[in-house]
Amino acid sequence: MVRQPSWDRTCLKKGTWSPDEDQKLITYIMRHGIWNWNEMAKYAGLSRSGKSCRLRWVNYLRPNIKRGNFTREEEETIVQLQKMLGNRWSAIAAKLPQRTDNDIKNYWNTRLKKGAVENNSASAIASRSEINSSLDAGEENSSDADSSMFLNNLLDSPIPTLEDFPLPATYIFSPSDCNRGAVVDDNYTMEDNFISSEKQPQPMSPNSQLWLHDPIYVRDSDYDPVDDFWVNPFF
DNA sequence: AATCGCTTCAACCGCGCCTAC
DNA sequence: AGTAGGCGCGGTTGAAGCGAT
Repeated sequence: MVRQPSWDRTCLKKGTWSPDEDQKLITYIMRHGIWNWNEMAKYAGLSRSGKSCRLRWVNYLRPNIKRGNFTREEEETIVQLQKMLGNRWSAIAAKLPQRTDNDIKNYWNTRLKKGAVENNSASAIASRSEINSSLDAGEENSSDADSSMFLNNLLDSPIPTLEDFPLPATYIFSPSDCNRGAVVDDNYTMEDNFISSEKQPQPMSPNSQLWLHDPIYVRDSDYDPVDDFWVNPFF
């Protein structure tokens, strides 16, 4: 039932993504959006499973991903939310929309968890805050009360919308700059490494007006406007 | 310079949920 | 109602990087 089609299991590449593969996936999504990961992978010319493509996009290639060091506030948020929610990384990531759940999970497992187990989480924060504040003398230390207030504000705050993450009209995504977030790369065009649409079967028309106005994955029960942004960041 | 051990993090795996048929 | 396909989530793995010896 959960098993993938045999084609996926026998013919698909695994392991680290090459820059060329990144570029193919980005190019395809820029042109057609996200509609069916398994089919998209084939049409984009990728010998990857849909799951692999989705993971690569969500965790690495999508726009506005913040990478690099976590700030003290982010760290406090993660610790507090983990205390409240447990290992529900996607829920925690929802409050840090520029961080991926995988990033948060890794960060927790490799850095915060140790401190949280050894001491309690508050003292872990304090000790790490000292380190961070020594690195960033411009910020002041926060007390537990401040931390609690911050968390309450966070939980009460609305989830960001598209307008909170504006993209320039000339926004072009370059695989080589993925780690640094949004950039404009004049040398990169969407046509690079792209399979001609004439050669592709079109089980549906991703460029149709229907697609543009009716994004998939939107569920009535838990519709979140920020999802629109992540699904269709370029439209 | 070579080796070892530790850390980090990208990627995979398996499972469960949701939806369409 | 049952089944299949697709997606999302959390746990885990393994390669790469880096410092210590």
